Amino acid sequence: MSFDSSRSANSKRSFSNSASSNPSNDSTRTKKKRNTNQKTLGVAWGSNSRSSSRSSSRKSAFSGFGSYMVEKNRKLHNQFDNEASASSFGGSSSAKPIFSGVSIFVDGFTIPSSQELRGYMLTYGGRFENYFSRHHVTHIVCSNLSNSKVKNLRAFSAGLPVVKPSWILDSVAAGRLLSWVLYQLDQLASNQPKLSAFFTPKSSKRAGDDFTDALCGVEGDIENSSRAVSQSEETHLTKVDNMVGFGKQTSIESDDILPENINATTFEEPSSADNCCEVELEPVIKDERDMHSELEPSHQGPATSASSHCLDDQNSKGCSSYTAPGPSKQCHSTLVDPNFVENYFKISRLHFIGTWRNRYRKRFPILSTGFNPESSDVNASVISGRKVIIHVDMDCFFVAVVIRNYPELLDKPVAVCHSNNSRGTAEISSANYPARSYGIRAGMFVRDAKALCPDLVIFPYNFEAYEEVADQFYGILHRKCNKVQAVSCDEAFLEVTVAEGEDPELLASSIRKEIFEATRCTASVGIAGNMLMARIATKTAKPNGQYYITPEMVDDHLCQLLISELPGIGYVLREKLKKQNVHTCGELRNISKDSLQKDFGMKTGEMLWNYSRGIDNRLVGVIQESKSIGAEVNWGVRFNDMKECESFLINLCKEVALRLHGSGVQGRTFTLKIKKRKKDAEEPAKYMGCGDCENMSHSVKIPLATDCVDEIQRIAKRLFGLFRIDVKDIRGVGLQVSRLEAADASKQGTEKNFLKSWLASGSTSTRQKSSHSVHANQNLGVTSGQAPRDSDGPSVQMDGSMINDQTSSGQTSIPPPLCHLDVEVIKNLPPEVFSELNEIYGGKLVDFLVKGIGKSESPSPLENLFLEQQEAMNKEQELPFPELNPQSKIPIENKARKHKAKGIAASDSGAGAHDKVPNNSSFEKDDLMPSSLSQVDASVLRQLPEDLKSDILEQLPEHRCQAFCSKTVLTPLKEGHLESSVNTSEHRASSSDPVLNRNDSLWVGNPPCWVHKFKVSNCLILKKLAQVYEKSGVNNSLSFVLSQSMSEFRQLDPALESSDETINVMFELLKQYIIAMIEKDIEEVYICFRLLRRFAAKSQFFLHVYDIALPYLQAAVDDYYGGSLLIPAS
DNA sequence: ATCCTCCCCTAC
DNA sequence: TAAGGTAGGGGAGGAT
Ligand SMILES: Nc1ccn([C@H]2C[C@H](O)[C@@H](COP(=O)(O)OP(=O)(O)OP(=O)(O)O)O2)c(=O)n1
Ligand SMILES: [Mg+2]
Ligand SMILES: [Mg+2]
Repeated sequence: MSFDSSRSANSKRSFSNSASSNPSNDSTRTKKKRNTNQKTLGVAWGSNSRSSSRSSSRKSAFSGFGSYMVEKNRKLHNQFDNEASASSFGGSSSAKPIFSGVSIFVDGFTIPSSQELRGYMLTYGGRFENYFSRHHVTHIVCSNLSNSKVKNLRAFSAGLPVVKPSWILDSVAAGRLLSWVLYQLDQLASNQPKLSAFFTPKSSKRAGDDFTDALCGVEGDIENSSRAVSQSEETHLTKVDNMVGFGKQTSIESDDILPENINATTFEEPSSADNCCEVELEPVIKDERDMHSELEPSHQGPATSASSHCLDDQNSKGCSSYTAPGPSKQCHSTLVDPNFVENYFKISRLHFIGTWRNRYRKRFPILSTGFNPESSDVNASVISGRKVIIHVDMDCFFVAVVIRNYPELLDKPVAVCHSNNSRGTAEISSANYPARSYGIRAGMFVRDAKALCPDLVIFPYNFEAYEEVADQFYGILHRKCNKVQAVSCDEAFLEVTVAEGEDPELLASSIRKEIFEATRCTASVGIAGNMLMARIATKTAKPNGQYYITPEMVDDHLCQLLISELPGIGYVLREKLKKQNVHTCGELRNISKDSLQKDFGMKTGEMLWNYSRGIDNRLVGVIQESKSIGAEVNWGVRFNDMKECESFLINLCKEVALRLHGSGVQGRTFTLKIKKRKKDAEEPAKYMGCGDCENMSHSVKIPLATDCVDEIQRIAKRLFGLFRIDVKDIRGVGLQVSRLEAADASKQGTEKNFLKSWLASGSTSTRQKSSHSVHANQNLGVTSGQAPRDSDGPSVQMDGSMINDQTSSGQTSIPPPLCHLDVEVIKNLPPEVFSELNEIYGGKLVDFLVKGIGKSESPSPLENLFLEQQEAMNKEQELPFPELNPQSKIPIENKARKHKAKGIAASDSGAGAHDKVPNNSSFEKDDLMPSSLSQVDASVLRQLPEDLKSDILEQLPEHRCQAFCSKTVLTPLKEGHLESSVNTSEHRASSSDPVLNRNDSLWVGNPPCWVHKFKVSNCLILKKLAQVYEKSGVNNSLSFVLSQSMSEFRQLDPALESSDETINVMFELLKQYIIAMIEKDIEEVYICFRLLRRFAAKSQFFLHVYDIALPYLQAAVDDYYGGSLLIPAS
């Protein structure tokens, strides 16, 4: 049944052949497009929370201030310092100064709020500037912006990095300052306004494109040009087409929280209403042009146009099916696009979800700085209640997000897919439940899906929206519970401890409710005693439900459950078990554990045995540090010659290096994976797919971890050289890095360049010679699987070209062999240069030196040479550059031990024993400590005395601490750490102001007091504000609440709302806000008043409020700054 | 036994 | 046309 074959388990079988021999697609207009020059490779990396169009441009507001700002800034600095020194919430001030030297200015609305970001900076040793100053600010933090804002910001930023808030979050999560490069705002990172590289070109504007453009401008990267279209023509096609214009969809999304304004009455209504909202908000954004074009109805062509997306411009030419001999022109292969790697990762859904998974796994668990003694939840849970696991998963996530504004489609079959071609092999990413009733599943080819259901409506991806919803999703989960383990961007486990009378279902429903209110997408929840059963319960709960499997229900529930429903049982295991006549868990239980372990291995056998009984001992939140980082591409990979292949490889290395850098780690083991078309494999069923392939891999272990792109490229090329393969057979390439270590700040300095030039100038001359011997010996070696045997085919010429390639291209970057180095010179290098050189030599230099010294004071040149050569020979295999030893595959550890045996080494690591190496004081520590938390028993650790515990943890590399930092929440609905801590600092800041200490301070508490009061108010507007605040999750700024409320207010009858009392209440709220914020964040106040002014144009209520609040504001501003604020009329 | 590496399998 | 990535778990089998 499953059509999704061709993937994973078996790339061999393809139920859906019918090869696309004839590309007779519907009239695809190949719009030409501009390539973005985006430097960052993986788009999902580093990109994060979007605030869409809410951000407003602020800078020009302070005309009146002038010189006051200087003094003001000075004052704020002092204040900040005081706070910083007095702070470190959580007591022990063990927070690492991650952001030392970093000083951020937050521009516009962000998620998380500027206050939260401020909290992070404060806690982790950074600075937070309330006002922009070129002298103090080092980074501008900003969410996505409108085009015009980008322009302003570009000038405004004065060349400073403009980064996304996730840079802060991820750095905190990683426990170190990550490179901001990956977090650059997309719009600023390149000349292109967006990386919506796929889909329509912005340059060629038609009416429809304007439409698209506007959206991109507002929201950022939104893929639009294709639109949802039902295959079933005519009948409701027009209808659907009308209402599913992508512009509407995305524009609404930028407004995001507007639950009930979607009345399904007509197709025009909701969209036009939303557009109005957008337009209203727009002036603050200052980008008129973009907006009104959006208002134009999208009279887009029907179905055919859905396929107009196209990645690169060149490829519009002929698309002959496959590699005919000669200059074959594949459409979207590596053949055509020199930036294939880069572009590919902007579009690949699997890349996105893979990357997001990682992000959410890492981001949150560490918000509190340490280990609060009272958080010994282990004991607490034993005493006060039972542990319950809650599994939350969004319903048909990708579909749900993109059809939020099309309630008419809720009961129609809808799927998300790159293509709407009903004969195409694009994969369905997600299908909603109506579609599933036709048998449509994720991973299916769209043609098969259409065959099952011709009426299927296809939407394109909206990765930004997924990201935004996922952020909201996790924001909510982390507020509800502080023991959260992310599974993917739409799915997580929570662990809670439930006291006697409590009902976890209440927590579950409150979570679901909040998720829906914040995202307008439904989530389902499974509850049970362990992760296994909770996840199984979710399946029952779906869609949009929840289900609690109590311990008594477990047996019954499992008994007739199909084994393929068990997580961990996929195609292969299911088939194997089927052969044993096992289909249900009940049947599985009849097999003894011994038998299972014999058939499937120890662990797998036990897993099967346990799972069939509902047993699962995994713990929530014990995810350890990441073990590997890699990148691979197995689609569209076609090479004609070595040059193309190498260029691809180089780009892949860049990508990997970037990811290493982005994660602040370096690696010691590099594995190159190649997919090679199988001997008699027919053309893949999937267009540009890899088809039936043989997987091959080679790996190399280097003694000293690296993240240097040049070095990685050298390594990769060398590894590639081990494959004897005709490049024309290559269908996929991947590079993986493992044995990760935290990048040492000391060694990623800029001195590297210095050394590089030294190397390049100094000693390249002798190199050539030795590289000859490399080829002579070159063969296999390292650790190779089937390498020597595979295909030994007649790839002679190409083989040679590779080798040549290596030697020639490596010329500048490959250092001379050790044996050509002069010991004395090396010895006398400045320490940092030595260290760097040593790194380039993969740590070998140290051995070289140690050996020489150990042998004799001044070895004779001859002796020296001998030793060196021997050394070189012994070590070749583990190093990236030296020749490979054909027969002996001596792992690096061997060698280390050998050294040790000679009494030279003290350390066990391959880099070994180098007391001489400068700046590696961390070495010994690292080596004495467990290399990773995975080797530490968490429960043991938790029970240690507090001081001992922190001692241990301090010894561990920072990025390994995460697993231990989560805590159990004793009762549901407690606030998370982040929020309380941020709030604390805020209170401290404002408590100096006597006015706020009044009993009825509206901004005290979390959520602030006013939320409670307003919630029960008779005034709809006040009530709305409270609701929006609650929905908005982590954000607690008034401007955010106001901007979010804007669309809501449209529905209220303006006349009804003005009672004197409510006006006064609102005024009081503003007044207190002004008092609290005027010093700290005048811009925030400014934004609020701009929004108010806009409201005032529509609403009597707000007009009154504005009228009385504005004088107050100006008085306060005058008081503080001696000027006045100019609040422009939108 | 315990450690490698080279895979395969699984999930999203 | 179409974007089949990513990372961890674990088994087989070889080297210690
Ligand atoms: N083969 C797959 C599986 C998933 N996804 C993406 C799209 C999904 O929306 C998202 C989440 O995966 P889920 O397994 O949670 O599936 P859905 O959320 O779509 O549906 P469900 O309601 O079953 O959770 O991941 C994908 O692109 N390709
Ligand atoms: Mg889901
Ligand atoms: Mg999921």
